[in-house]
Amino acid sequence: MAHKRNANDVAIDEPYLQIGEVAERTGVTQRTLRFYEEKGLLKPPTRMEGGFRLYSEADIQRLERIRHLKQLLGFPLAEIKEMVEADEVKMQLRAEYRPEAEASEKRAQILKAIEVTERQHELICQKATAIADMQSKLEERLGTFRGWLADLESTPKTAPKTKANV
Amino acid sequence: MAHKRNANDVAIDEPYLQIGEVAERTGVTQRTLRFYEEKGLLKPPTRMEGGFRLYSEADIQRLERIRHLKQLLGFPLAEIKEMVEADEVKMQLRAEYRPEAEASEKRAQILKAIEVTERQHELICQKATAIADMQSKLEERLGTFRGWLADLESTPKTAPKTKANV
DNA sequence: CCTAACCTTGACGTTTAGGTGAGTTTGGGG
DNA sequence: CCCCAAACTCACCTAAACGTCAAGGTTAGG
Repeated sequence: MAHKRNANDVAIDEPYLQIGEVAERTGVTQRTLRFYEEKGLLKPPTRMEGGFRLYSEADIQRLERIRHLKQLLGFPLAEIKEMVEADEVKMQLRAEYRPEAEASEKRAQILKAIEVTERQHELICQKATAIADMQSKLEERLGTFRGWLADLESTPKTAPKTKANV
Repeated sequence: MAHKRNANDVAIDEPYLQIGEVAERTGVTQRTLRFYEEKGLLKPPTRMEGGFRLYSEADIQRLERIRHLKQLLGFPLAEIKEMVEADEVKMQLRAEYRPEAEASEKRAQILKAIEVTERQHELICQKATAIADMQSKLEERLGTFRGWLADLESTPKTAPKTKANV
């Protein structure tokens, strides 16, 4: 039998990666990958006959979205999961858009997708304004400090002792 | 003796709050307040003779800055602590700016403050661009979905048995 | 002075997000 | 066919960030 990597009916030379490669490539540990799978954040990847995990490009992209969201929003994994799942729904919609199925059903699906997306969007917007706020505050502060510094540098009495300049 | 709330030398009618009131008012638990104090995030507040904590307005503001940073950045408390401490240093600088002390020493302090602020600023900027990125992506998606929806709405309605469109 | 409501300090429990082996299988080059 | 690196599955451990009693001390109103 074929003892080349082959998950039942997966084309043998598709770029599937084993867990170690994925870990190395994405910077997460193998434990994290298994953990995310266990928690439902990553869907169970295909396996070789022996049970070795085989990750597809899509799996890796999903992982990277997770990492991105996590580090960006700092939410617990449970919420990240919801967001990624919502994303997945949208992807799915996108994929099966072409076929002209029941129009009303599709309408409902799209409405759902819009609703979900809007929720995410609003959340992000809040974050964005809060961040922008803080950003401008910091900039203002920097301006103040630089102003003070300029004051100090420009006052003639920079050297009360015998030092003219530095 | 006075059995009115009075922390040694604190004016009796300054708006000092007990831990329960602070908790209620800010939405954090008493445990969290004590925990933050223990961790050095909040400096030990004044106490009544009996040992009851009395929080000043400044304490509460500091707490709220902590909450804000935490929920905004999602960093571990240790890092939040550093940021808040840095903030505190800046505040201090700001307060004692007036007195014309050693110019060179002040220069050094201001430089320090600028450095710290710049680090924070850069960090925030990174977050900001990442968030903006995600924001625009979501908006694009929303646009796409709304477009599809419009397509559906405008097609010869409710008679899609045979494909009349596309 | 009494008492209900509030606070204090422990100390132990919980959840989240993984880390760290141990012992066992699997993969595939030689 | 053999072998070692790489994976697999438990199982237990940790650190962070609180939650939750328990046993007692404090405050202030009556």
